[in-house]
Amino acid sequence: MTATVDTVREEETDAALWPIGQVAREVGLTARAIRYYQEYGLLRPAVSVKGAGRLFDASDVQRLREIKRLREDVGFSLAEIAELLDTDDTRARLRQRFHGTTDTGVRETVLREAIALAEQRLALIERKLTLVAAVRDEEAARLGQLREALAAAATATKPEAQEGKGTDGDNA
Amino acid sequence: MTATVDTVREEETDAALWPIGQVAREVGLTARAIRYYQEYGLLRPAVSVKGAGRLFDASDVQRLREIKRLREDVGFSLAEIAELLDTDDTRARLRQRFHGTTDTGVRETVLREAIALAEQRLALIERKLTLVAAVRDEEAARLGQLREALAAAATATKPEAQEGKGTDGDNA
DNA sequence: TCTTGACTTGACGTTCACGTTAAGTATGCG
DNA sequence: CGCATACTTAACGTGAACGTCAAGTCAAGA
Repeated sequence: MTATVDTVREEETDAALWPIGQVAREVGLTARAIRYYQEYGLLRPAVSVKGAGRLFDASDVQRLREIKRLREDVGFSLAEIAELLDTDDTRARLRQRFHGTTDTGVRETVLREAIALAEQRLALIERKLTLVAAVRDEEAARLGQLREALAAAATATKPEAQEGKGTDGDNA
Repeated sequence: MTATVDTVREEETDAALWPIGQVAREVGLTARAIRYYQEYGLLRPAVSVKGAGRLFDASDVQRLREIKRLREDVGFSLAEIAELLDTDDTRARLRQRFHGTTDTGVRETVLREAIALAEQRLALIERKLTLVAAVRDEEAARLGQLREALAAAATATKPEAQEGKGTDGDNA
């Protein structure tokens, strides 16, 4: 729905392309960061059409969203992300090989390679997930011990009065 | 003030205090990092006994292990960790109030405060966990789509041989 | 036309989380 | 006694991931 072009009226046949500022606002990154990602190689060098600056299409925006999540949510470094998001030319090669043929055999091969890459990515993320989950479990256990201690202290204080009120804490 | 100076004997079994280098090797951090954490306020300033340098006890080592996991595994910043690991004097106050009395009523109060802190920590970590899990699910979905595409290509190639295989991805 | 606004390419500045000397101090050992 | 070893503080250096400022380009609008 955000695909409507309101800045570039000249060439209406264009697939939707946006300048950097608009993209930045849309995905919640700064223009500087986006340029940096391009320098770094996370994003394709971008097409600079005449005086319009860099223009980004929907796939660029999608990729920027991925990058942002992997940075801010997961906490991967740009180097790790570079490994995770198979480099742009890798992606391009696969696409080209896929669309450059109608041979389903070739397409299968390409798909298998893409799947292998995706599996590696998934494995890395799941590794991270289990690490965080381990810390979570540890914290939960610690909390459980505290609650046990509280329960013990409570029964020591009022050993008879544990009818009406639950002596162990709430679960929130 | 936890331990008296006299515990700095030789290699007796008494030694509940270790110098920084030993601690560093044990937990897998550099001495510099540990000093930095002390400067930063994550760790108590440490007792420096005469020529023995800083000495660390078991609770310090434990705390360093926590810090390391929160940094390297979870990816929290030192600022976040500072919030997570309630400051050292907070912890000390709670301990002192707990052990400084035999009144179970006071102890209950202290425990409830400690539990509240632990719950906040747990909530933060679980927030992180859900973020990572979301990315994981996304990647898994992408992989599922690729597998569907592969299945489609396969059936296009050899339409008769699709007996044993389901076309949808798995749910991790 | 002149101005405004969004963009460009540098280039230097900044924060974080330490690494890396430098220079000094205390202890154990031959 | 000298030397090696492990520590100390103080200060400067570093890589990552940008922030920020300068100077210029370009197209649209009052």
